[in-house]
Formats: sequence, structure tokens, C-alpha cells
Amino acid sequence: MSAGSFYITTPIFYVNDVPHIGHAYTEVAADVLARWHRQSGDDAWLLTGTDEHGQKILRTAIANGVTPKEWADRLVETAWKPLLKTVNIANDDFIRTTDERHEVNAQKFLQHLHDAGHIYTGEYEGYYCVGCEEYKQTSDLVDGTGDYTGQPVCAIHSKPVELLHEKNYFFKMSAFADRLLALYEENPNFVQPEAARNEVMSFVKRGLSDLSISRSSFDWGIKVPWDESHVVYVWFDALLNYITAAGYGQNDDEFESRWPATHIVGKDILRFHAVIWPAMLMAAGIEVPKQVFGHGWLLVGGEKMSKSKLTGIAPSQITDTFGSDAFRYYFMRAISFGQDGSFSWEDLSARYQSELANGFGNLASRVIAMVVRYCDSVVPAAGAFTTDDLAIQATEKRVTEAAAAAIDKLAIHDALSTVWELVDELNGYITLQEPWALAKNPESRERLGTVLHTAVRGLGTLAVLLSPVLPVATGKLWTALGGDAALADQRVDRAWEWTGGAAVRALEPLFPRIESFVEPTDG
RNA sequence: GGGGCGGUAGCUCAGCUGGUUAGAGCAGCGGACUCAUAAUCCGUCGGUCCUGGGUUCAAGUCCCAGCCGCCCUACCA
Repeated sequence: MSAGSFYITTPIFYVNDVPHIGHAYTEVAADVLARWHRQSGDDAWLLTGTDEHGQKILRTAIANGVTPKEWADRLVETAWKPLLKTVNIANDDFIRTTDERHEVNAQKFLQHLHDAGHIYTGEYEGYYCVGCEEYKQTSDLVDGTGDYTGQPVCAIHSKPVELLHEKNYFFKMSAFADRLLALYEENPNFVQPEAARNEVMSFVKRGLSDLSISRSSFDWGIKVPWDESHVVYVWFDALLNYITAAGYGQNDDEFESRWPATHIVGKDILRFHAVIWPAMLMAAGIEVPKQVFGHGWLLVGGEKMSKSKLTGIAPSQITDTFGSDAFRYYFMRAISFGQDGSFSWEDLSARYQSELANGFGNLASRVIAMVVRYCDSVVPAAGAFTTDDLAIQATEKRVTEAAAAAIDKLAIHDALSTVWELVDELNGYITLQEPWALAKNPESRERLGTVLHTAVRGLGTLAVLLSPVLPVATGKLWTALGGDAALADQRVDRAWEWTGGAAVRALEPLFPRIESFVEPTDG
């Protein structure tokens, strides 16, 4: 695999939302991919950030007696940046749509589209839902109940919609339907997984309408450069973060070296990324993204997680008990990336115990404890390898390669289950070789050394391979193994090549047993 | 209404272009071992592959119909 730019993005958080495990899930997936590529010699760059414009934010800010910028600042600092810490995201940049670099260059982009004739003036009248920040079709409305009886309300928010008509600027998106379809046809990987691609294609095949891209009823947004009485539609504004953060409009060299990006998005916002966004880029004469990957939803009790149903779970509820590594591992391992996945405390707790504590954590403990006890902490040199020893080495190589192939397809769950084959095989190897028995007999001293040497090497391979997912635990393990240089600098594509450090250091349990775990309850 | 995805052991899921007695992990049960976080290892129990038709020498895997769940999308009222 040749080294190159690997630019990966998460959606930017809408600051008014409350962080839940769904947000953290997207972040972790992108972070794991970024770390993996970074440790594969690529110039990996992970972008995340916040979406801060729009009427909804303006209204909450006013309701809270502050300016919208102050409101956004507060949420960024108290909710969103802390979320990244909670699940240990190593992002390279954090863009806010209120950053000057974004506002200025988003305007450049818009002006460019305008000059090139992709934008026209039109009249728009329709029912507008402030909650959705968009105009609704009548079919999206339902009859209100309770306080709103007799009025049409948004089917999603159950709140009254407003009948607005305004002069709008429109983006001639309809002109790009054919080019988009050609893109999906010629590059099947552009939208993935397959189910997502099908959805998008059938949507575009029905034809595209033009997109209203400005609002004049409020002013919390990016000003339309040729008509400052309008602000840019929030989605149009938000999507541009992916290029403004990469230097578009102000640093051509940087932009050239990073773009195009791989976008990781939830399937609910797939269409914005797989249809509108590439159309915008085509209009501007900019290369389309490398890929848009729509992952599934987290289901709690068989239903899409939601705040209104009290199934929304804050990431810290999990990390406070299990730690950030376990959070990352669980969601990456238990859910096929791209499909919906069910979350339950029982499953999380069971996997933590059996896979992290008993499987990987205990393996590390037993190997290091034996080197300390039988070899005075010195990693022994190997004698002649038996077929059993060579089989372990072969597995190290095999899983290293298979994991890389899985990551290449964004099959993070497959990569992890492949690596776990090495965990299981090493546990079996140790039980079979019985180093504790070898240690009792001076004549088997060399064999003992070879076995422990092999086990230490295997652990080192695991530390490297798992470092993108379990950065904290593998960092401790790497140190305990006497690994030289920083673990984050170890090449994951050559993980199996590591042949051991000089001496080990005692290691606390990587994933301590959680004796009594009480499932958090809401309210 | 049109379309997509799914319905496989108690639980969570694999099963690619159809091919011997349907797999994994966890949970359960039995045994071994003691280096380790009562951990690990071995063995074992366990399935009308949603239902009904059909194609085929052969279907969990293809076709048709239906039921259930979720999603995208349209529209009548």
C-alpha cells in the first residue's frame, strides 16, 4: 500500500444537540481509521467540528439571553470539545462554522458559483419548520394535537410550522442529476455501503429539484456575498467546512495535498453528503469526495436511540465505568460498520469481561508476570523455534495483513475480530506450552525462554495492532513490554515484525474486573 | 403506492457468485490446569435457517406470494 493523503471527516456537530453515544460512535470510527492510516505511513488528517448557524440556535440563544456566538462558544466548550476527550479522539483540526477561515472562504465558494451562473433568484413560499431548519412539504405535516390542535405541525417535531415566503437564491442542482448518476455508476465505492448507495441512486433517478440556499428572515449565518440581506442556508454552509478546513480559498497547496476526503456520516444525513455536496463541488469545478460512507444507527431496545424516548445515553455514562478504550472497542467490535447495531448494557458488560478483561487483559498480565517471575524481568532470547512457535509468528503476520485489508474496506469490526484470533491463539499457546512447568526444571530453561520470548513478541504485535482502537491500554502495555519509541509511531502494517524489547515492567490489569455494575438509569 | 434492508442456536451475529452432516462469540453444562484479573484450555448441549409455493440433481443461498421489523420516497384523501 502506498503512502498518501488520507483525509477523513466526521459530520460537524450541531451545537444545539446534546451529545449522545451516536455522536461519539461516529467520532470513534473516524478516529480509528485515522489512527490506523497514520500508523500505516499515510498523511492522515482527521477533521471534526461544529455547525453553529441557523435560526434554531439564534432562538435558543435569545431565550438564554446571550448572543448566538456566545451561546455557540459555551456549547463548544462545555459539550462538544469535552466529548472528544471523553472518547479519546485525536483529531488534527476542529473547525467551527463561525471561524473566519470558514466564513470568508465559504463566501468565496458561493461567489464563485454565482459568477459561474449556477445560482438564480427565485420566490419561495412554504411551511417552514424551525426545528428542522427547512421547508416542509405538506406531506411532511400532520394535524397538531394538544395546544396545537387545528394547526399543521411538523411530523418530526410536533410543533407548528410557519408559512413563509421569501426571495431566495437557488442553486441549480437539478442540472447535476446526470453527472451524479454517472458518478455513482462509474465509482461504486463513492457511496457505501451498498444499501446506502441504492437509496441515493433511486433518489437521484427520480430527478432533482433546485435547492434554495439562502434565507432572509433572520441573520444568524454567513452573509450572501452579493446580497447581505440574505444568509446562507445552514446545510449549504455546513457542508463547506470540509473544504474550508483543508485550505480551500486560502492555501491552495494544502488543499491540493489533502482533498478529496473520505466522509463518515450517519445514514440520516447521507443524502446531503452523497447528493447535494458532490453537486456543489461539481458546480465549483472541484473534485468530488473520495467516498461517502453512511454508517448505521445505534438501536437501544430495538429502537433508534432518541432523547424523546429517554434512550439517549451520554458517552460519559459508559466511559465513567468502563473507560474510553472499552467504549471504543465495544462499538467498533460489536457492530458491523455500516449496519444498524443494537446497544445494551448487558452486551457491553459481557464483552468487556470476556474479551477485554479475560481475553486480552489477562493475556498481558500472565505473560508479563511470568517474565518477571521466571526471568527476572529480562525478556529471554529465543532458542530453536518449534512448529508451535512458528505457528504463532505466522498468525501474527496473517492477522496483520488481514486486518489491514479489512480496514481498507472500512470493515473495522472484521479487523478487530481478526486481531482477536491472535489473542485467543496466544492464550491457547501458553496453556499448551505450560511455561510454569518448564520453569520448574532447569533443563528446560532454554525452552522456557523461547516460549516467553514468543509470547512477548505476540503481545507486542497486539499492542501495535490494537493501538488505533485501544490507545490507552496498549500504551501501558507497550511500556510494560519495554517497547522502544512511542507506540503511536509504530507501523501497524508491520506490527508482526516487532521482536521484543530488553526487559519488561510490571503491569497493572489493563481492564480491571468490574465487580458490581449498576446500569445507569435516567431521571 | 413505489423502493431498500433485515427476519439463521437463549443473546448478538457470520454464512461470497446455490453443492458434503448450517457456523462463530457469549451465556449454559462437564472436565483439565494454575502463570494470570476465580483467569485460561479442552469437550459438550443447543437451530422447523419467518411462512407457503416454485426452479434445480442440489437452496439458508435463486424466483413468486405472504407475514413481521426498520428505513428511503411519493401521493390520495
